Order: sequence, then structure tokens, then C-alpha cells
Amino acid sequence: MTVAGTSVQSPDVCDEHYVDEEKAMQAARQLPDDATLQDLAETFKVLSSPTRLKILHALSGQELCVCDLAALLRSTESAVSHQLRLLRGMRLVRYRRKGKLAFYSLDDHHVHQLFQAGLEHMEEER
Amino acid sequence: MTVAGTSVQSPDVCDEHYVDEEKAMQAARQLPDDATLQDLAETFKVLSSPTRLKILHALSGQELCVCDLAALLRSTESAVSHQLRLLRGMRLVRYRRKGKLAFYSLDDHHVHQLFQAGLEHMEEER
DNA sequence: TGGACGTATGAACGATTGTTCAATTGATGA
DNA sequence: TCATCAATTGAACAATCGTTCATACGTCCA
Repeated sequence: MTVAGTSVQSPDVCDEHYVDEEKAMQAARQLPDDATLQDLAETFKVLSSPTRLKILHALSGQELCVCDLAALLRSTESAVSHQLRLLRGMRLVRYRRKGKLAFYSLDDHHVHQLFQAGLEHMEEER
Repeated sequence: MTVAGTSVQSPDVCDEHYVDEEKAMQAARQLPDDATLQDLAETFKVLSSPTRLKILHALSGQELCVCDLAALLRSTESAVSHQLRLLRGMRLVRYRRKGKLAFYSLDDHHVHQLFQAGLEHMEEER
């Protein structure tokens, strides 16, 4: 739906009235603001790729270099590095340099919590 | 691990050896199987869209029809219905029909838990 | 130094996503 | 029955994603 403010006379009832306006308004009030939802969505988006989940899981409890991560995931160092860049950008992982190597580790214990929460959800769904 | 040979042309080290094989192997053993990771990733993927987050949040604590959800999100009923289809497919929401209306509600209390866990993570990151 | 190696990055490609539009379904009531 | 409306669905499109390839950067060692 375009909210272009045109003079479109929409016969669509839902644009004008609510079936249950009271409940709808209550839900609208409690809704977090767009920026928060956007950030939250991006956080979940990082967790929405098996590749990145593998990376995060591999890093839970120990630090690993790009080289070993790539071998572990049977992927290329380039692909892993790209994914790590995303994870770094969201501060979900951090890294320290040791010579040529870059050792990555989880930057946040909440990542592990989210991982576990997701697994629990899946198990109960079965 | 280290190739100390004189004339040995070592190809890409990461394809053959690990920098720290012990840690890497440990991480590999603990890694959930691919099917589980795929499902988990899909679970998070549903949460990786502001639109779907709004839907899920609006449905947390009350049921709403497609019509009101569309008005609430300033979207179309079609777009919302498409998203609800995804959510339904993953059993994250359920619905009951009442005449022409379809009232949706959360199918799982874990959804709310994941939502909250994500928010907590964000807050601590700031 | 130069060359090899681990890592990072940009471009580009196919694959996937989320929306819009059009058409359809199914239920309601005049 | 017929018109109407909420909801669903399929097609199509732009936008985004994840990989590969090529290249560049920085460190170490011969």
C-alpha cells in the first residue's frame, strides 16, 4: 500500500476501520520503535544462516583463526572472512591478531543464549 | 603440523592441516548436524524481518485478524498474508476462522522468549 | 629485500527474499 | 442467488544475500 497521500478513495475497509480497534491500538502502543525493530531484525538475520551459525557455534568456548574456521566449515577463507565481517560489524565476534593469524571469538555471551533458546524452541516444536 | 621439509612444496595449508587441529576437531565434534542447523537458521530467519517481528509482537498477548494486522503495519492484507503463511509453515503462529475473518495468535511461547532475548542482547551491546 | 602465506576486500554472479498486482476462494447477508 | 468482503495464492519484479574470483594488504622468513 502506498501512503502517498493521494486522493485515492480506498474502499478497503481495513484502511479506515479496525475490526477490533481497541486491541489493535493496544498492540500498536506496545510496538517497539522502527529503529529498535530494525536492529533486532538484523541481529536475528545474522543467526539466520547455517554458515554463520556454524561459525558462532565453533567459536563458543574457544577462539579459532580464519584458516581453521574455513577448514572446519569446508568453505573458503574468503567466504568465511566475508561472514566474519558481518559478525564483526554487529559486534557478535571480536578478533585479535597474532602475526599472520586472526583469532576470532564470541564477543557476547548473549549469542550463546540465543543459540540455545532457538534450539529449545525447535525441540518443543517437534 | 609444520612442514619443515626443504623441498616440500606445501599447497594451501588450510586444505591439508589445521593451525590448531585439536581445538578445531573439538569444535567439529560439538557441531550440531546440518539438518538441525538448517532448521535453526530458518527459525531465526523468520525473526530477521521487521515486518514479521511486528506481526509476532502484535500477536504476543492477543489474537488479531489479518485485516487489523495489515492496518497496524500500514501494509496490505496480501503482504501480511504472505508473511503469515511463512509463520504458519513454521508453526510459529496459529489461526482460527470466525466467518470471513482469520484470527491469528502465537503458537509458541518460545517466540516471545526469543524476542526478549534478542532485545536484551541489543541493550547490552550499546 | 622478495616471496610466501593468512587474511581482507571489491566486483560480479546466481539464488533467495519481500513486496505488489491480479485473480481466486469461501463465507456472509441482502 | 448474487454481490461483497476478508483472506489466500501465484506470478513477477526489484532488492538483498552468499558465494566465487581476483586482487590487495600485512606479516614472517629465507
